[in-house]
Formats: sequence, C-alpha cells, structure tokens
Amino acid sequence: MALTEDLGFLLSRASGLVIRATNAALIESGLRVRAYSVLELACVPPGGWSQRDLAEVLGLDPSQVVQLVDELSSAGLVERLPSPTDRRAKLVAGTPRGRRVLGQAATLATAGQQRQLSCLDEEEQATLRSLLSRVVHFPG
Amino acid sequence: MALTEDLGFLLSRASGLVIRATNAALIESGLRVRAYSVLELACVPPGGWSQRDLAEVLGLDPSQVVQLVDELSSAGLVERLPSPTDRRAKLVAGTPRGRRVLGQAATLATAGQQRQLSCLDEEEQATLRSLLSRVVHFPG
DNA sequence: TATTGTTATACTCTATAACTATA
DNA sequence: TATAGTTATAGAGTATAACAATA
Repeated sequence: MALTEDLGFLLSRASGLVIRATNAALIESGLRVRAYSVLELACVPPGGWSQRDLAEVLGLDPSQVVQLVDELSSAGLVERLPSPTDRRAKLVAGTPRGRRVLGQAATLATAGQQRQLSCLDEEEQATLRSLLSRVVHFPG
Repeated sequence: MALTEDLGFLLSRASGLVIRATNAALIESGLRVRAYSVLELACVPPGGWSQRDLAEVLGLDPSQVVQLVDELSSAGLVERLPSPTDRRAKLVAGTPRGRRVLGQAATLATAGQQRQLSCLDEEEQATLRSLLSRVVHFPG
C-alpha cells in the first residue's frame, strides 16, 4: 500500500491540520489547544481535577500539566485549590474569568476545527469519533 | 460535548499513540517515522522525487526535508541526484542499501502501528482510512 | 520575478530524571 | 515504599525568514 494511504500517516497528517486550524482560530483568545483543553476540564466540574487526573485524561506528562496550569493561573483563568482529602494534591478549578474566556474560546475552537472537518457530514464525523475513541482507549 | 469525545482531541491522541508505537518498533532500524516516510517515497519510483515534491506530499516544510535527506544520505540510504530537467532541483533516490533497510523497517513499522490499531478490524480500518483521507485532502 | 535547495533561528511539543512533601 | 507536584533539561517537531543558484 502506498505511504499516503497508510493509516499512521493519515492520522498524523489529519491531526496536524486540525490542530493548526484550531490554534489559528484560538489565537485571539490567547490560548493554544493544550491550554484550552486543560481550561475546559478545569471548568466542567465544580470541584476541579487534580493535576494527576488531568495528565491521565489528556495523555500528557504531569510536568507538562504543571506548565500549562502555571500559564493559565498567571492569566487568572484557573486556580490551584488544596485537595480536602490529600494534602499533596492540588485541584485545578476554573475562575469566573476562566469560564468566560472558555465560553468565547470554545466557539472559536469549534469553528476552526470544523473548517478542516466540514468535508465530513454529521454521521461521518460520528463514525470517525467512534473509531478513534476505540483506538485511544485500546491498551495497545 | 465532553472534551474527550472531541474529534480534534481524539485525532491528536490517536496520532500520538500510533506514532509512539511506530517509533518504538522502528528503533532497531535507526529510523523514526518521518525519516522512514522519506525513505519509502525515495525508494518507490526509479527516478526519485524532488525535495519540493517530498515536502508537498508529506506535508512537511522544505527545510525539514533537507534535514531528513541529510540524515538518510549520511547513513547511505538515499542519494541526491541532479534533475535532468531542472538544474536547481535534486532528485532523492534510494540506494540499494536504502531499499534493503526499508524492507526491514516496513515490517517493523507495520507491526508497531498495528499494535495500536488492532482493535479495529480490516473493514473498520478501511473506513477510517477513507474518512481521514478526505480530511487530509480537504483544502480547508 | 519566481522557485529550489539551503542555512539559521526560534518556538512548541514530548520525554526523562531527580527532588520535596506528603501518603 | 509509593504517589503528587515540581524543576530542569534535552530531544523532536514545526514555522519563518533570508540567501545563492537557477528558472
């Protein structure tokens, strides 16, 4: 099979194009996709996630999460709260300002992403989502 | 929709996992995926591709192709040949040794990739390939 | 004028090891 | 002894601008 039909190659290429489009769309928010993804998780549950949980869910190294949370924290978008059950852990929670910024950024990110994915209709995107979800959760 | 079901997130995560698995499998060949992809294209047609063509097909910057070809050339796997029609251009062609190494590396790369993709059967992989191919070729 | 290959440079992303404080 | 967060560092990937030779 030709290289350009290789699944690994296509995955890498498609991912790169979508990330680039999303980052371009996010530029006026001051966020990039990785920081955006941390902010999104930090804003969803009221209690917040530990940095370890964030690293696990996002597939990032814990040290990368430290930097991303530092960045978001400096911008006043999230804060580190002490965990009530574990004095080692810190829960990352979105601030009111973080939630406002997230609201705007989500619109931008979705639009940017769809600029590259609009060649697939709703059902095809659902199929893609289902297949990729299995790959991501497969232990390997 | 939850972040972990977002198509951009899933694409990025799946791509990262497959690339990591492929690089791990390729380690004994001394290649990584990007160099491997250049070697593969250099070995396919007898005449070779210009570096510009390689950059275009692989979605890389021309300056990245220079470095990858330098690397493969130092290892004796490809050579730069003068283009018969354009004295500016150089055609990148695989050497006999390059074709031997490619043969071994292809087996390793396929096995590594399938370690992460084996959760999808043949038909599902074909579906995924078809959807991703459209995303990659969509002008955006 | 425009394009090919090249060099230089900087920024982002990824990966690892080591340290501290807690568990 | 193991885990959460942190720091430091290095390597890999991505992006841009500028230059010489050639079209």
